[in-house]
Amino acid sequence: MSLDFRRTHHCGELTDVHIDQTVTLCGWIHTRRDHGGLIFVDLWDKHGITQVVLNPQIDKLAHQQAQSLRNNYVIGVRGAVRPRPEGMVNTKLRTGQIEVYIDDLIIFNKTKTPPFSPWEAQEVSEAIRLKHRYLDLRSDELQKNLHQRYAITRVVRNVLDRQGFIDVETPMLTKSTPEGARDYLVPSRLNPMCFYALPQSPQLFKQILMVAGMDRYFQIVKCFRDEDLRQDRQPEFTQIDLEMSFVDEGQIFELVEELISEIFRQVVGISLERPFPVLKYQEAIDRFGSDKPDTRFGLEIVDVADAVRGCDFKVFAQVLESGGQVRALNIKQSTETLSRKALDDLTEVAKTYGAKGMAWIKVQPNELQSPIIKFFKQEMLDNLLKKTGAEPGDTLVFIADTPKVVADALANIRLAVGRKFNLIDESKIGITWVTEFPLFEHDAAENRWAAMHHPFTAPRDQDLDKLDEAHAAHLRARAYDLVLNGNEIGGGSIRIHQMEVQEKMFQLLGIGPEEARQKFGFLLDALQFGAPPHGGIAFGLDRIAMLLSGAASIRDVIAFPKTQKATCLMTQAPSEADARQLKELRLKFDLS
RNA sequence: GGGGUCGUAGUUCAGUUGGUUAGAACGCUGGCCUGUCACGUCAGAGGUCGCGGGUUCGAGUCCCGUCGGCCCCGCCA
Repeated sequence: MSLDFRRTHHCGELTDVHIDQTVTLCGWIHTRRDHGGLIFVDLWDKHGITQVVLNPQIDKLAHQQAQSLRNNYVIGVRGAVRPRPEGMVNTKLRTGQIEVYIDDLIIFNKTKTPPFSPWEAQEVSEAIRLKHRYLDLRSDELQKNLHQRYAITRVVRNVLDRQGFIDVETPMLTKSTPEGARDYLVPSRLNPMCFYALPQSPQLFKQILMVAGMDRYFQIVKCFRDEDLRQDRQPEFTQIDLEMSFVDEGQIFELVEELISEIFRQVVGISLERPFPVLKYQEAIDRFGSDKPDTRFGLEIVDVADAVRGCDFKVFAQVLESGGQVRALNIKQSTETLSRKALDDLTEVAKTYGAKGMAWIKVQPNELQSPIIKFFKQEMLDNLLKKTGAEPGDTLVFIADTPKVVADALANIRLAVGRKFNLIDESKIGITWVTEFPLFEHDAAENRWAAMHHPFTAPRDQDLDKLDEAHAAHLRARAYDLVLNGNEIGGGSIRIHQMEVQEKMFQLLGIGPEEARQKFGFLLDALQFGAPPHGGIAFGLDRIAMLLSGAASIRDVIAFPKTQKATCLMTQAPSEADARQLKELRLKFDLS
């Protein structure tokens, strides 16, 4: 680039204090307005927009050149900063008090007509925007999101550095592990028939770094999981990962609360109340039906089993007989607004999560209106109203099923109602810890126990001697999640630091000694060579960035995200490998 | 693996009960224009109606299949 056009300022900073200075600006043409005799160009860079003026009376040649300029051209301009004439100040621009009279101009690059302009108000389909991501990334929204994402990681590095953490990189080419998500596999040319796996998280390495005496480790690191995508899930995503030695939950909470509070304070100017509230897992499930409850509104779940036990409504009776639950939500003052259609919609929500149906009672001023009312004795109904605190105008909705279905269905009905009736105060921050997770969950399909968090999570001390099949259902883990506005933004645990415990854990998970040795030998070895007590947590950076920026999708805070089919529309990845590569890797396809 | 939804000009959309030459806005190209900032104004170009098959005298429209985007269930320790 010609030194003549080395920038003196960027496009967002010139104000009346710069008047009469000669400046050089570079950027993209945001808008060109050609008045024939006079040409205005709004020059854009990521800092802002400056209006430059090409006037043949100032410089005939520059004005002539400017006639060939088009939107999105990349140019450099030089000229004098002048105040705008009386009445011509543009209050919408930070630089609106001034304009630059150009006497020299260079076109660095022309452009094909772009499929869309990053600055036009019209919404463009995401597929087109993803294909031309470099254009979309020029938009105000994505610029803001990526800058804000960087602001978050900067705070993380500063806070953790201050707290004595060091950033240690861990391998991307590593070992496939059983359990958890599907791995992305990478074939090894030097070791035919062998594969690396991309890390689902640096979990084991960070534990081993604790054995290595690193004391406090963190990393902002890519993780890979070959599972189906969602609005808040990408196959490669970024964790803020950290681990500490010689700590318990309390110390980790304290550190994390400082970290999260600093992020909120510095990035969005919100100060959070500390300490953060703590919900036990079971309480979260009972009250909200979810282990990631949105605590910004009430509408809590009520157990009505006692009130309806013995009723003639077969659905309820049978569910209770077979050990299930009957639970309800009281939707306050909704008999008018909750139409038949709206109730049907809520029933559909319930069915999505496995419920067979949804019963309801509208509490009208002088009567109860419901298809199921006839199955209940008056005493039961009185009890029901009392338990749910129902008053005239309220609607009760019921789900009767297994505990899991009841929780899932009511949790999602609750969210749907919360949105429908605007019960969610968007100005609030609903942040909470969820603790005391079950250690195991039962995998019905394979009829075995699986680790709810991961197999390296420590049981509570009082459960250490109960690590067997008989107790498995009741054991609880020293695990914790951090939940923000109904989203899980982080999770972690105190880890097992003794080999005997880890071996028992594997055994209960159905991982035999041989398999454990083969898959996790290195961890078991490390645990025998002086592993300190340790624990940590990992946060979903993308999710945090999404929530803080108000983005609709995790894709909007990732520079080059993938589609729901895990492809990149810009690079066309993944794509077929050529025959030579496959031969070197000794790979052949079985297309049967 | 399953459910939903969308696909028409570069872009965003409209397109009636299946009917003859598929429209609008923005963008683009050219002309005019010295105070615009979503400049204005006049003119113009621009279509594999995602793709394939079927029904029909006739398909953007109906049917089947398929590809792709998005949302959801399952899955995601």
